[in-house]
Amino acid sequence: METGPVKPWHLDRVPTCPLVMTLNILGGKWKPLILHRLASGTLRFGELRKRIPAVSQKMLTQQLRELEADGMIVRTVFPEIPPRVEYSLSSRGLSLRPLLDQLYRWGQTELMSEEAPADKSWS
Amino acid sequence: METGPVKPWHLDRVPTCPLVMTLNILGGKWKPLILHRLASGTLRFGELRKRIPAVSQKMLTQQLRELEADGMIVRTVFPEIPPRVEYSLSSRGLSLRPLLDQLYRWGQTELMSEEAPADKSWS
DNA sequence: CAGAATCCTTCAAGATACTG
DNA sequence: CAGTATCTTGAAGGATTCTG
Repeated sequence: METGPVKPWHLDRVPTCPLVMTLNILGGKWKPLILHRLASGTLRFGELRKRIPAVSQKMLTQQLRELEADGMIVRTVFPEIPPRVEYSLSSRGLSLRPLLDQLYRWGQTELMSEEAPADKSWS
Repeated sequence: METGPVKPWHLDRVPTCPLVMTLNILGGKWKPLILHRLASGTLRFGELRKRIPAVSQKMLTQQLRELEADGMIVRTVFPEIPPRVEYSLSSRGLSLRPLLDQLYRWGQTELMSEEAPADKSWS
């Protein structure tokens, strides 16, 4: 009913610098993480949670709704019992895969030069 | 002395996914913006404020300190009166210029396809 | 000019309980 | 399973004042 969907810490909705607009969409605390996880393929709600352990269920739901509203992801509800909901990247969401990869790699090369952990439970 | 400098909304300091580590550094509300502005060259505190109108003086100071602590920018104080402080990207900061450019361009191509504003007061 | 220090308000987000 | 609904609070962040 659009009663004011929390709107976390968006800077502005008025068109400004393209970078600001990008950050309005990607700037959410968990959004890049969510998008990156989904970049590997469709995931159910519960699976997504497991891949981002630190996020609460409430936050995850909220961020997913915002990403959906911004056209970054697609939410598919299967009318089953128990319910099943799958999330995947939209075409727009897919368009920033290279960006997410670059973010990932920057952290790799610039922040983890040494200290390569044996397990790669995330990736 | 690392007494706990506010530490805004970092996810974790323990090494996790490279993307998480990257977001710990870049994830601040204004940080990508600051870094992008500095990517064009050294700026004084006041100049930086003018280029990010929505940020308060307090927030700008805070974010700059964090970026400095993370080795992304260099803060140079000139012992003059009135004081002058200049900020510029460190070598590490420079290393993510392509990333910032890509963020900027994604917003341009994906969010501003039509509706190209005549003035480009930001850029 | 470039902040530091206070005070104060809002709100992001955790915890918990409930539901189709 | 995948949420919604409430309640509560820590802290993000604004406004203002003071200073080297």
